[in-house]
Formats: sequence, C-alpha cells, structure tokens
Amino acid sequence: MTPSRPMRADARRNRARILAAAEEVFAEHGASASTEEVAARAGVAIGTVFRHFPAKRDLLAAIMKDLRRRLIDKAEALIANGDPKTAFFDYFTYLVESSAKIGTVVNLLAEEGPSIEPGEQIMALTHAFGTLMDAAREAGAVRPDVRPDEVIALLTATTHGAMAAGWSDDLRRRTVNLVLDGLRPH
Amino acid sequence: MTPSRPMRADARRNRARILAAAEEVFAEHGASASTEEVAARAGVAIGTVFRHFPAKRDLLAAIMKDLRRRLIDKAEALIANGDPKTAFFDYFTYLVESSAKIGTVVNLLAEEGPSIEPGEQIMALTHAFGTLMDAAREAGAVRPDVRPDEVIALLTATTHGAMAAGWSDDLRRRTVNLVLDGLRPH
Amino acid sequence: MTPSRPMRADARRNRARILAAAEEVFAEHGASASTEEVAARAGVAIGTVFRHFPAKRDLLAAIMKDLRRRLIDKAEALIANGDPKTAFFDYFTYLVESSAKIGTVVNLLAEEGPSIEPGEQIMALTHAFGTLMDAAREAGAVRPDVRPDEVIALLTATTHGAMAAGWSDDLRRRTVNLVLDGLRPH
Amino acid sequence: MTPSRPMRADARRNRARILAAAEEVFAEHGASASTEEVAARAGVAIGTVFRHFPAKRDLLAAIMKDLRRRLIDKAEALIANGDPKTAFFDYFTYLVESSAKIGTVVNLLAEEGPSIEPGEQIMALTHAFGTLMDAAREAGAVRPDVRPDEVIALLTATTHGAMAAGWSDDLRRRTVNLVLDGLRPH
DNA sequence: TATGAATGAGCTTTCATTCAT
DNA sequence: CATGAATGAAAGCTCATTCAT
Repeated sequence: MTPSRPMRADARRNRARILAAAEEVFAEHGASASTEEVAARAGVAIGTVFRHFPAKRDLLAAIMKDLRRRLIDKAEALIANGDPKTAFFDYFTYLVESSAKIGTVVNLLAEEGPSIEPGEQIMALTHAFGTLMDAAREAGAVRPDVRPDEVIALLTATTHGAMAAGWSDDLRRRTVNLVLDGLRPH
Repeated sequence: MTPSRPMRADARRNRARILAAAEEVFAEHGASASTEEVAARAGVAIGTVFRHFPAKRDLLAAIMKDLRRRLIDKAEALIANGDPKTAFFDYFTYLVESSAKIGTVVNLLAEEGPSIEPGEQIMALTHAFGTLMDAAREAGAVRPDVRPDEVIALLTATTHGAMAAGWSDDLRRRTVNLVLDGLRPH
Repeated sequence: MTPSRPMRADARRNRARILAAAEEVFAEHGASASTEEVAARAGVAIGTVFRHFPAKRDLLAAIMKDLRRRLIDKAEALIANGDPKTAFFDYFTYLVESSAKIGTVVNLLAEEGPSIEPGEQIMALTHAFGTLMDAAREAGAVRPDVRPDEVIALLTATTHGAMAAGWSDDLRRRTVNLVLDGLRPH
Repeated sequence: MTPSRPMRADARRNRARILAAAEEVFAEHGASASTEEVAARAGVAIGTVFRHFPAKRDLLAAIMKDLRRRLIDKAEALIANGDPKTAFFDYFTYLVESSAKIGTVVNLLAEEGPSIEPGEQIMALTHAFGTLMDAAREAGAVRPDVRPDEVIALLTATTHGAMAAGWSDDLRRRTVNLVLDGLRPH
C-alpha cells in the first residue's frame, strides 16, 4: 500500500517478536488474552504493539496470515517433491497435527466476528490442497466421487475437533486414519 | 431451612425465559456476549439473571445441561423405537444437525476453563450413543473394527466443524454422509 | 406514633429474632454485612426484615437503642444497690468489657453517617453515669477535679480501643486499671 | 525487564494526587466510599487509579503506609532534638491531634479484613515510641511501673476516641491531659 | 403479615485504545 | 519509532429496597 520506505531494522524485528508472542499467548489463553500480555511476552511496550497492529483484530488477522503462509509453503513443497499416492494423505495429517495452534486461533477468530479477510491466501491454500487431492485421485489413491469441498469440510472438522476436544495423540491418529480410510476407494 | 418448596410460578417462568434467551444470545455472539444482553433479551433485570445463576459460568453450565438432556431423550427414544440398522446413523445426523446450538456452546465452554461438570450426564449420553452403535454393528450396518471413542471423536469434530465453519445445508449433508460412509462395512 | 393495635405475637417474636441476629452478624462482619445475611441468621425472609425496619439504618439504630437500654438498666441497678466507693469503677469496667458488641456497632454507625438519634436515651445514660461518678467522688474515691465529660471521653476512648485493637483480656484489664488509677486521688 | 527506571513525571504527580484525594475521601465517607469518587476528586480517570493501585485494598494500604511514614519521621525528629522530659508527652499529644486522619483510616482498615501489612513499619513506629518513653522515664517524667504495651493501648484508645466521637478541641485537650497525668509519677 | 423473586443503581475491575513524553 | 501512563467504556457481580404472591 504505502510505498514509503522499507521498514527500519528494529521495527521489523519488533513486528516479528510481537507476532511470535501473540501466537503463543493466544494459543495458551485464548483470544480473550490481553494485548498487554502479548506486549509483555514480546518484550515491548503496549504502544509498540498498537503501532504495528492498529487494532487487536489486525493482530489476530496477521497471525492467521502467517499460519496460512506456512501451510501453503508446506503444500507447495509436497506438490513439488512428494509421491502423489501419499502426499495428499500426508498433508491432511500434517494439517491436523499442526492444528493445535491453527485451531485455537481459528476458533477464537470465530468470536471476533466472522470472516477476517478470506482473500487470496485462502484461494491459494484451497488450490494447493485441490492439486494434491487431484494427484492422489489420478493415482487411484482417493475415491473418484468425493468432492473437494466435502474433503475440506472434513479437514476443517477434524482440525477443530482435534484441538477443541483435546484428543490424545493416539486418539487423534486413529481418528484421522478413520477419516482417511473413508476417502480411499473400497 | 424450609424444605425448599417448589419454585414460585413467576420464578420458574423467568428461569425458563433466561435460559432460552441465553441460548439464543450465546449462539449468536459467543460466550463473550454480556449477561446484560441475556437479561434484556429475556425481558428481566440483570439482578434476576444473577439470582438464578450466581455466576456467568453457572448460566453456561445450565444451558449445557439442558441441551444434553434433550440429546439424551432423543437417543433413548431412538433406542426404544428405532430400526437398529438406521437408528445410529439417524442419531449421528441429528446430533450434527442440531449442532448449531450445541457446538457454539461446547466451544465456548472450552474457553471457560476445562471441564464444567463432566458428570453423569455425559456418561448417560456416551452410553446411549454406544448402545445405538452396538445395535447397528450387530445388525451389520457398522464396521466391526471401529472403536466407540473414535466415532465419538468424529462426531465431535463434525459437530464443531459444522457450526464453526458455517457450512451450507447441502455441504453439511454431503460431509456427514461421507463420514458415515466411512463407518459402513466396505 | 401509630397507636394502632399491639403487635401480633409472631411479629414481636420475629422482631426480637431479627435484632439478635443483626447484633451477631454486624459484630462479626461489620456494618457492610448484608441484610440478607441477617435475615438468614434470623430464620426469616428478607421482606420480613424490611417490614420491621424500613431501612438498614433503622435496623442499626434499633440495635443501638437496645444496647443502650441494657447499659442504662445496669447503671440503675448499681445506683440502687452498689457500694458508692466501687460502683463507679465497676460500671466503667463493665462498659469496657461489654464493648465488643457496642464498639463494633458504634464504629459502624460512624460509617452510616453521623448521629443516629442521640435522643433522650443518651441523656439517661449520661445522667446515670454522672450519678455513679458523683457518688464515688463524694465517697472520696475519685479526684474532685476531673470533669464528667472528660471521663466519658475517656470511657469512649477505652471502649473503642478495646474492641478495635483486639486487646487481649490481660492487656485490656491492665489498661483499664491504668486509666482508673488516673482518676483516683493521689 | 528494564531495570525499572524512575517513574515518569506525570505518573508520579498523579500517584500523589490520588493518594491525597483518597485520604480526604476516605476520611469523609469511610472506606466504603467508592474508588470512582477518589478518581473524581483527584481529577483522573478511574483506570488511572487502578493502574497505580491494582485493587482497592492496595490504595488503602498505601494511605496507611504514607501516614505511618510521617509519624515515624516526627518521632525521629523528636528523638534527635527534643527534651526527654517533654518529648514523649508532646509526641503522644501530636499523635492524638493528628488522629482525625489516622483514626479514620485505621478504623476502616479493620473492616477490610485483619492485618494489612503489619510489617517493619509498625515495628519502627513502636520502637520510636518506646525510645521516647524510655527517655522520659529515665528523666523521671513517667511512672516507672507502667508498661509500654499499656501505654500504646491507651494511645490507640485515645486516638480512636478522639476521632470517632468528634470531641471538641477543648475536650480533647483536657482528656489527653487527664490520660497523661495518669502516666506521671504521683 | 410473611415470603422471596424482581429490580436496578452502583461497585470493583479489566482492557482496547490514545497520546504525551 | 518506542514507551508506558491515561483514558473510559464495558463487564461481572452485589445488595438495599420494592412488591406480587
């Protein structure tokens, strides 16, 4: 937006520290955690947080963006290097595994009012997911009659469930396998 | 002292109105909705809410109890009258369908700190669910190798997902079918 | 005021129970104790308390009146039967001893705004006290140069101190003796 | 983190104004006065009061600490410069004179639950008082048989009485003299 | 009369946000 | 830019008082 000048080094450093701190704090105490707590964890003053993120929801949104970025990167890596037969299943599993953070934040966003910037990132994520799924289908590893939106719904659900209900590692593994089993051709 | 005579008529009426209002308000705005809003919706003064539910978490807990009661009733009706082959699937579907309310509340309770009264109700619910599932398995309608906790996990996940993500009716139906398909013998 | 009819028996009984309960409760938790707590202790409903004492301050005032009544009775008994040489000192000591209740209430009244009905009772009390003191002076047991208001001030002070500071029985006895010593002729 | 640099100028100014306002307000209306009233009197917003004193009892405690500090300073000044024969009596009188504030607060603290920080300050105060009293005794100005705790009890009592009962200046002077007379050798 | 549910002003406290330093 | 003190709008909760039962 503002072309202005590139961020000063210390400013960029602070921004990153705040994001990292926020991810931790919100994962621990929920979105109702105070911004002050985030500032403290990041080792900056409260004013600094608000300079970088004019409102709390901006901070939440930025965390989401960050998380999505990482998920997209992971997907693209799998698209480039993975075995089509397994890459899709690996990715699905990976998403659920890393859902502790994501899920928490997602959940909390729900409280902050719906739809914080769906935007192009979501599309990129959806697209990458679709690519992996298509590849798996062509390789005969996924039932041909399941539709992408259903699978994404399943993923969302499993992800939410995994964190909200506090499943044990074992239960989560078995449940994910059950879900994935349902996607394989009989 | 006095052997706690039955609640006065107006008190019982108000209690019910508050519960109904709270269910609506929390479903709409999340658990962070104010108790004042609940009072307004119920058409009573704030003090009345606190007379019936001394703390906000008591109100949340009461809503949960009410919802669970209804779910248990439904299960028992199906156990008594349903066709073993389909009752389990019907119940699963019913639970997800009615999850808009349930899910929201469940979610929010998670934030209120862990474990608001796990209690016997949960056990009754789990037991009823297990009974339906066993009947379906014996009738050959469910894979013999899936375990109850996995299925409950799946249910939780689908339920959470359904409401948190705001699925369309159509998508929800297809997703639930996909899940249930995975539970049927191949 | 209202000549009306004499109080019904149960009403009079309730009034007494409320007063007794209030004395206890306020002595324990201070004047900030809730009227509801008083009602509970008395075994009546809150409405009953307010029927007898239209406002909280009326309840406080009634307690005071009761206490003063007992103090006056005690003084009159000593005037009638006591030894002039010792009656005054006994009374002074008695007042301090029984000050736990009085003191608390007096203190708390201070918070309720100044001067809850000084009235004729105070005069009666002052007069009785003066009578005992005069008798002691005439018997040569009290310095002739101390004035009544000073001694009453001293009494007030000792009384307050005794309860506010939570003196031990031993300390209270020694302090009272020290004070009384100062009143005796050298 | 940061080695707690000195308070910002405006913060220090506000802290002082809040303390001053609180002393006034609580002296006037008792400890039940609202924090809001204190904020208004100090000319700051309610949040500022709570930034400086996270809970109401912290504010009360701070006032006490301030008062005690002043009393200790006065005692030490008298120890350093006063005439042993009179310093003790002057101090006793000074304490009672300034008791309007002290007494009120002391009283109110009593309601806030027992013992807000007894701590070293109390010991310092007690010690200073004892020093003055010893000096007076050695100078032959105080009876050798009175014990320090009795005198402190007397002081407490007189102090409480002075403010609770609203003695006139004249009455207070005469009463204090009467008390002090009792402490002198016959 | 007694009951106890309802009222609603008011209290303490929290926290997102602003702005002087 | 960073700091952190100040702001003030809620929020949860209490309690004296009223009034339908």
